[in-house]
This record gives sequence, C-alpha cells and structure tokens, in this order.
Amino acid sequence: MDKDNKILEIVKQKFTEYLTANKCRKTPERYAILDLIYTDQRHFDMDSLYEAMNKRNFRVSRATLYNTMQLLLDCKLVLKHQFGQNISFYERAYNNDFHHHLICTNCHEIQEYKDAELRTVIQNKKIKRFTPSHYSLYIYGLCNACAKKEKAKKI
Amino acid sequence: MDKDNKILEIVKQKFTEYLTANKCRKTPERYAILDLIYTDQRHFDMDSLYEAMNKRNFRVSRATLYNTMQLLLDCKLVLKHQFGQNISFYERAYNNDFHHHLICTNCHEIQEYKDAELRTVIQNKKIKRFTPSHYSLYIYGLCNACAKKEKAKKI
DNA sequence: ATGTATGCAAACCATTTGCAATGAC
DNA sequence: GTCATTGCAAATGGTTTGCATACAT
Repeated sequence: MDKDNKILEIVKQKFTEYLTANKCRKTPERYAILDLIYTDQRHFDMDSLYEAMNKRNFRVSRATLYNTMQLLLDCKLVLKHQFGQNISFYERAYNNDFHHHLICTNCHEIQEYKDAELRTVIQNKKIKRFTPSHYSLYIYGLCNACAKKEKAKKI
Repeated sequence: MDKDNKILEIVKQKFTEYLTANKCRKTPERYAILDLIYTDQRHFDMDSLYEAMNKRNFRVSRATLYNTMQLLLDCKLVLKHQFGQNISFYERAYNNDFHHHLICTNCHEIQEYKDAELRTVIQNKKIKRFTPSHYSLYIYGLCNACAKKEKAKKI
C-alpha cells in the first residue's frame, strides 16, 4: 500500500537521523530489521522477529537483534512491554494508533484497547518535577472467554 | 502501630481463607513471608526480600519465596511490576494507597504518583467483553534531576 | 499415613558479553 | 586504515524445576 511505503520511508529517515546524530554506523542489518518491523511485525517478541528475519533470508544474530532494538527504543521507533511474564513484547511506535492493553490473567491473551478519553486525560496531566515522554496502561482481568469459563465453574 | 497490626491481622486472615479455599497448606514459611512484606517491605524485589528474611533469621529458599509470591499474587495481596528492566518488583496490594508509577528512562528511578482523578477515570471505564480486576499505569520520562542534566548538556 | 511444601542444586531461557572477523566510513 | 558492528559461543542472572526430605493435615 502506498501509505505504508510512505511510513516506511519516514521511519527509515528518522532512524538515519538518529544514527547520524549519535555517530552510529548505518549497517544493512539495522535497516533490514527496521524494515521487517514496519512491514510485517506490528506486535512481536524477539523469537518471532528472529524467525521472521530468517524467513526473509536475512540472517542476523540475536546479539544484533538486541543491539538494534535498543537503538530503536532509544529513538522511539519501537515500544517495549512486559505484561508480567518474563517475555518482552515490542510494537511499532510511529504512526501506530495509540492504544492501551487488556491482559487476561487467566489465558494471558493481550488485546488492544483504544480509548480517546483515557488517552487525553492521561496525556494532559501536569506532573510536578517530571517530564513525561510516553506511558503504558495495562488493565488486568478476565477476557470474555475466561470470564465465561469461571462462571460455569462456580455453578 | 495499632493500625498496622490490624492490617496485618486482616491480610493474614485473607491469606488463610485463600489457602483453605485452594486446599493449600498453612506453612510457617508462608506466613513469615506475608508478615515481612506487610511489616517492613512496602516495595521490594526478590533479592531484597530474600535478604530481609535472612536478617529476621528465618531462612527460606528462593524456591519457596517464588512459590509463596505466586500465591500472594493469586489472592491479590501483592502486586507485581516490571518497569522495562528484567527485574520484577512487588508491592503490597491491600490497604496500600493506590498509586501510579513514574519511571525515569535515564536513571531508572521509580516514583509513586498519586492522582485521584486519573484513578477514577480509569476505574470507571466500562470495557466491552472484559472484566477488569486491576491496572498499572506507568509513565516514562525524565525525573527532575535527569531533566536538568539533559538541559545542561545541550548548552 | 498421606501427599503437599520445603531446600537444594541443577536446569532453563531471555538477555548480555567477550572476542575475533567483517565492513562502514 | 580505523574502529564500530557483526556473529558466535560462552556467561549471566532471574526464575523454574526435579527430587529427596520434612512436615501440615
């Protein structure tokens, strides 16, 4: 899609600017990883990213994956989440409709939850002696399926 | 303090109810851990809990610590947080003035942030097909000290 | 008496690190 | 040519697991 290509160009440029500003080298590995994320991987963990890179026949080591991810986090092109398990999840940060997360404490399913009012209220908070850059709101509870199962159990 | 003792009694009873309901044994280790948390450890990680238990001359294995913490999480007497590093933090959940968290992305300091309006708005949200039990709001940014340092750097 | 919980040590697994080889500049 | 970056393999460190022993019931 044209729009996606445009976004890809923008994030590549932002990445280039960041790398230049920080005197980092512009390696093909780094751009390939960014490309994959902004083409195929809206949400992902390290393992699936590693395999997706392999599938594209662009083999990178895990070390490079972690190194690059740190850069992408630093320049805010990627967000990192930890939902209570010991796995880190990542998602695109640029032009990714902002959302909150609903986490089922039973089956660990994660849903996106968009709510403009919540976003506005949280973003407009003035906080003393703190300069906010971004936030994560995780709401824990039971997804619909698990709530039904719990109900059935009690009867 | 009297009030603290009362709270301790209440959480012990809640724990007892949970253990009974789930056919778990009421071991001295489990109660000693709960006692420590609700007496001395408002916020803690596993390592500091382990050492604090030792200082009380009540040695427990890390395995027991993890096992017990899972029970305390299940019965909602303890909350778990992960702020982006690979360490899990815990805090009391019962009668612990609810608060959000401010995380400095530079020095990783964590501050509590109380805001009744935010809490109300978030708690009163009706979410379709999801039954919330609790939530975590993490606001990332620069603490006062780090913001000053950044400013100085740029000049 | 039964079987759950404990302590210990080993295993696990995501992430990090050290180092020689590669390649961006 | 120089030095940051890569891949690899080993190390790290928080958490989990297996198993024999202890102990709550």
